[in-house]
Amino acid sequence: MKKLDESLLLRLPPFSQLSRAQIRKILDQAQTKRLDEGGSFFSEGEEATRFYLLLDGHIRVIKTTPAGDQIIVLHIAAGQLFGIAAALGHSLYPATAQAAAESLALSWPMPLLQEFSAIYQGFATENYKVVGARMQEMQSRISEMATQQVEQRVATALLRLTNQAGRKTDEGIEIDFPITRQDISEMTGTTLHTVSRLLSGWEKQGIILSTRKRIVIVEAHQLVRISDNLT
DNA sequence: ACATTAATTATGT
DNA sequence: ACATAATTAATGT
Repeated sequence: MKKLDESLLLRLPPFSQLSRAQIRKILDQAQTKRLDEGGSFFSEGEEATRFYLLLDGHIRVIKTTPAGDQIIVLHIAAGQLFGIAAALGHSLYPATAQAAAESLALSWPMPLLQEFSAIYQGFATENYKVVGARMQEMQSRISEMATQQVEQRVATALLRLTNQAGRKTDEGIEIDFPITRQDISEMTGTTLHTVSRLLSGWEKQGIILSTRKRIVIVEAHQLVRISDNLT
């Protein structure tokens, strides 16, 4: 196991107020795990033994409905903790954490989550903020499903993705991990066909650019218009 | 307004 | 050459 640089954590919200010595101690208890695209850090229903911090890459959090279809609940960007929702309730992971791109994460035994919160000031509050924000996001998406139409939903989904994983290019803002139409359909509760039609339509209008597993938003304001519009 | 089915084409290893 | 992704049209609820 190689040495990890303390400056890695220093900039991240959960650790930003900690001293170098404190971070060193935390790092020494961490395990690193690297996954290729498609690999899982943990799966829904497993015993929640560890919590994670994503250093690089992107994670999609997947739930499987009783009917058997997959739903992408949310995405995790680098620098965020995940696998911590279970700590505030049950002992099983509520969802699967799958690498949307090659990803690198640190992990600690679950008991340390409480320990860190108790010892290091600011750690707990930061985590509650993160969990709270995610709960809100999930809730707002549930109400979206009920109220908005498909076209608006995938527009907002794209916008959310650019906010969480947007990378500026000369053409526009690219979603910087591989994403298929199937993925987007699982985020928005539609079919890949509908997503495909919408995206190719938008591409013809110059709102987006897309090749396989890659989407660039050219005119975000147009998506905003679609997302909160009455046809 | 959207899903489903199915057939066809494009794209990446 | 093969598997996976994307498009497109036709038909169904």
